[in-house]
Amino acid sequence: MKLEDAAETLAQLGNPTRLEVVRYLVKAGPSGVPVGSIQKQLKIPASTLTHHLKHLKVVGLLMQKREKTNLWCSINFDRLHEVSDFLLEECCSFSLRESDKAKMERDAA
Amino acid sequence: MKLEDAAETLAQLGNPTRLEVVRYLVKAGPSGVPVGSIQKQLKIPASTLTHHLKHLKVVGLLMQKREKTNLWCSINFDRLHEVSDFLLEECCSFSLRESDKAKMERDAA
DNA sequence: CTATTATTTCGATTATACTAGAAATATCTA
DNA sequence: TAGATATTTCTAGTATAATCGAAATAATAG
Repeated sequence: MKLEDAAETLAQLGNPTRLEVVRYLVKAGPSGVPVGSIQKQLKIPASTLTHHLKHLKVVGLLMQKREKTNLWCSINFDRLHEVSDFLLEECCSFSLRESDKAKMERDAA
Repeated sequence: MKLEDAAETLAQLGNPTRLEVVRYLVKAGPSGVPVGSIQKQLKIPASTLTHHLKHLKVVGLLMQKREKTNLWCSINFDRLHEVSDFLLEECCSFSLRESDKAKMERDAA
């Protein structure tokens, strides 16, 4: 992943409203939810939500599929992993995440 | 990690100049580098760099330590892991990252 | 104390992002 | 086609961020 793309994606994740949407979609899983459900659940004005969804779509974090009157939204999990991996690239030689430390301790015991 | 804090941290990582600085600091490792080295290597005007370092510090991504005239900067790896973990929280039940898939395939063989 | 090097503050410009109401459009159902 | 529901576009106000040169400050060495 190129630095510019990673930065742009992180910037989009860096808005509280959008991050809330992303978290909601992550919990919803691969099947996703309609725009209207997000709007009602998170109480985001429709026009504001559309605006943010467009941003998430541009950076490839959001996938959409029409079904009858509803537009179903789901997270692109691969994309999420990509950006997370970018952050931790070259970290591993210097630092271990907590879950890995715990695993090493279990393995050592 | 609270959503607001994660969003703020991600927003700071979402600026290309800052992300470049972060990547540079990650590669530099825990011992860090002086502000001036970052400035020369990445060719960022001093005042611009100071501005961005301040941002990174506010969200806890940057640690600084004075030594003689130099101010040494290093990345807070734990913080980086925290924000990465926030992104992937609740992802695991739906999706595996490529490296994990590869491991599973090795294990299965 | 003075000169040197390192870093920060100030100030100004310019650009971009967030928000949301009202109106418009799209898609379906009867 | 008419009516209902879902989503988007338009528009505009407000706020915040990025940039960097010049000047100021801090820290040290001689």
